[in-house]
Amino acid sequence: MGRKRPSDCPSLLRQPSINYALATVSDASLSDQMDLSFDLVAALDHALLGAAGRAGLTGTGFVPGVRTADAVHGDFQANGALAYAKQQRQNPRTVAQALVEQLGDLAPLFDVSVAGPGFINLRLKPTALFAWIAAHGTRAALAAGAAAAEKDHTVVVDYSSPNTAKQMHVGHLRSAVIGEAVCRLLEFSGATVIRDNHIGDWGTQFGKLIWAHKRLLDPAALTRDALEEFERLYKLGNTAAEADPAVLKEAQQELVKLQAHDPENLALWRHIGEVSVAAFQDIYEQLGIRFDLTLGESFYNDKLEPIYRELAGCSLATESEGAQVVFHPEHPRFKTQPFIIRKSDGAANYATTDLATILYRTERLHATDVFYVVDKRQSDHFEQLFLTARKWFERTNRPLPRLRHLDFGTVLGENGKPLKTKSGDNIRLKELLAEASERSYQLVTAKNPELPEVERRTIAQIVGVGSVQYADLSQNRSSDYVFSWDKMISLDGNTAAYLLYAVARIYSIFRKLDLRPADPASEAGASPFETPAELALARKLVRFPDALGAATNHLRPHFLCTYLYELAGEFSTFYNADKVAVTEAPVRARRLLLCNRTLLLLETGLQLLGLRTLTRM
RNA sequence: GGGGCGGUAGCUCAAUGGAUAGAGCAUCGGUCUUCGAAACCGAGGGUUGCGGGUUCGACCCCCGCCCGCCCCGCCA
Repeated sequence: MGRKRPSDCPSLLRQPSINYALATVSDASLSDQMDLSFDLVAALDHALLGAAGRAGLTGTGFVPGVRTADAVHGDFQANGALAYAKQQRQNPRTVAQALVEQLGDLAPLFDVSVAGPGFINLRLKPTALFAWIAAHGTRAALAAGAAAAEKDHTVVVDYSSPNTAKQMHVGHLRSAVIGEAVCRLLEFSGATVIRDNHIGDWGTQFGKLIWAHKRLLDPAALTRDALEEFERLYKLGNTAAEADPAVLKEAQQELVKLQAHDPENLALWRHIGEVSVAAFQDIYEQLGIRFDLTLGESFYNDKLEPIYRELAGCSLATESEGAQVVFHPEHPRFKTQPFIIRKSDGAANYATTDLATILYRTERLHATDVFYVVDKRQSDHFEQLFLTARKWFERTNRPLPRLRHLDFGTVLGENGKPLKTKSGDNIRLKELLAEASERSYQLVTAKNPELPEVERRTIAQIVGVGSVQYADLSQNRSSDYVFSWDKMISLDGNTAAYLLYAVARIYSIFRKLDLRPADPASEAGASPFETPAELALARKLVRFPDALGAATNHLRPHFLCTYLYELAGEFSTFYNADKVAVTEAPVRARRLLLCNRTLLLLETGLQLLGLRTLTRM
C-alpha cells in the first residue's frame, strides 16, 4: 500500500538550509554584514554540490560528504571526492583538485586544500570565525538557526510513566531524564512536542490495595507521605491475601467492583491516583519536568473494545490457548512468539492499551512521531507493537506516525548488578536526589564556606540534581551504566560540576569588570581572534550546530554532553592562557565576546539537557 | 534452544565507513603576589574479544566462534 514503515519514514535528518549567504561574500575584510549560515555543514554541502556541477561531476549522484573534521586537519572536511573517483574510476586527488578549483566563492571564508588520498580540508579564516560568532549571539539567533529541522513534526514523547500508589525509584530515573532532554532538543529544533505521562494507574493490584485501604489506613501516615502509606497498605493486603483465602477472595471482589465502576471503589481509586500524581510533582519539579498530558492506562479503558474488533476484523488477531493474539508469520521470531492483546480471562493487557494509545495519539493528537522512552528490556514488546500497529493501520487505511522505541540501559551498582539498596530494595528517587543535594552541599561548604547557608543550599540542589541528570545523559543511552556518587559529583572530568563551574567562572569575570554578559557594549570594537587559545575556542563554538544536530537526529543527548564538555575544556584552556581583563580595548572586547558566546552555548546546551545553571557556586 | 544488546588504555566511557582510535579517573612530573586552582600544562599507557570477508579506507558493514548482560504466553 506504500504506507510508511518505521524504517523509511521521513527521517529527522536536518534539511539543509538554502538561505545562506556564502556566495555573496566577496570581501575578506571584516564586515558586520557577513552572514554565515547557522549550519555550516549544510551550507558547505550545498557549496560542494554547486562546485561539482561546475566541475562537470554530473555523473551518478556526487555526494559531498561534508563533516566536521579533526582540528588538526581543519574545521570541516569533504570526503565525497574519494567515493566519486572510485565510482568513476578516476584519480581521487584529481577530482578533489577539480572541486577545489570551483570553490573560489569560499576563498574569503575558508582556506581550502586537498590532502591525503583526496580529502578536501576547509579551515575557517579568523574573520569568518568572527563573523559567525558575531551573528549567533543570542538564544533567539540559535533557536532560529536550529528551528527549521523539525518544524513539521508533532511528536508525542511517552516517558517517565511511573505506577500510581508506588514511589518512584531509580528504575524511573533514566526515562524521566532522557525523555525530558529529548523533548527539549526536539522543541528547540522546531517540533511541536506533546509530553505524555502514560502512568500505570490500572491493574489487578488495586484489589488488594483497596481492600487494605478500607481496613488498615493510617490517616496520619497518608498525610505524611501518601505513597509510602499506599505501598505499606498494598504489602499488608498482599500478605493477608496470601495467608488467608477469604481475604484473597474479598480483594478480588474489590477489584471486580472497581472494574464495574462501583462508586465507592471508583472514588477511592481516583483519590489514590490523584494523590499519587501530586506526589510525583516533587520529583518532576526537581528534574525540570512538566507534562502536557497525563493519560494513564485507565484513560483507555473504554477505548479497548474497538481494538479487539478491528484486529479480528482485519484478520490480524487469532485465538490461541484461549487468548487473542497476533502472530507475524513473516517474522522469524514473532511467527511463534505471540503478541497477546486479550488474555484468556477476557481482560486487556498492556499490549491492548498501547494499541489504543497509538490510535488516540494519531487521531486525536495528530502525532507525526511517537517516541517511547522505555527500558531496553521491553524492545520485543515494542517491536511487536509497532509491527502490529503498522499492519492494522495499513488494513484500516490510516496514516501511521513514525513509531520509535528510545531504549536505554540499566543503572548498575558498583557490583555490576542493577542498583539497589544494601538490603536489596529499590532506591527511591526522592532519596537519591536528596543524597545528591546533600553530597553537593558538603562539597560547596568545603570549597566556599563564606557563602551564606541559603545560597549554599540552592547551589547544592542545582549541582546535586544536575550531577545525577548529567551522569545519566552523558552516557550513550543504550548502554548500562555504573552509578557512582564519587564520579558524578566529581569536580573533574565530564561532569555537571565541571560545566557549571565554567559557567560560574564566566559570570565571575563579568562581575569583576562590572559588566553584564547580555550587554553588547562589552563586545564593541572587538578585533579578530589571534592567539592559539582564542582560535581554538572560537573553532569549538562554531561546532555547536553540529553537536546539537547529532544529539537531535539520533535522539542521543550524550552527543551534546560531549560537545559541552569539550567546549568547557577549551574555555578553561583559554581562560588560563589569555587574560580577559586586559587594558587593550579591542583585545579585551574580543575575549569578552568569546566569554559571552561560550556562556550562551553552555547555558543553552545545559538547559536543553534539563539542567539549571548558576552564576556562582 | 531462539533472539536482542554489548566486549575499545589498569578502571569508567567516547569515536557520522575516513587521516596518527580519543577523554576522564588512577599513576608520574610541572603551574597560584595575575580575571574563581572546583582550574590548567605535560608524560607514560592500545593486536578495538578471536578468526575470516567486503572496501581506496573498518572499532563501525557481512559471516563464524568465544565471553557477559538481558528478553522469549496471558506482569508492564
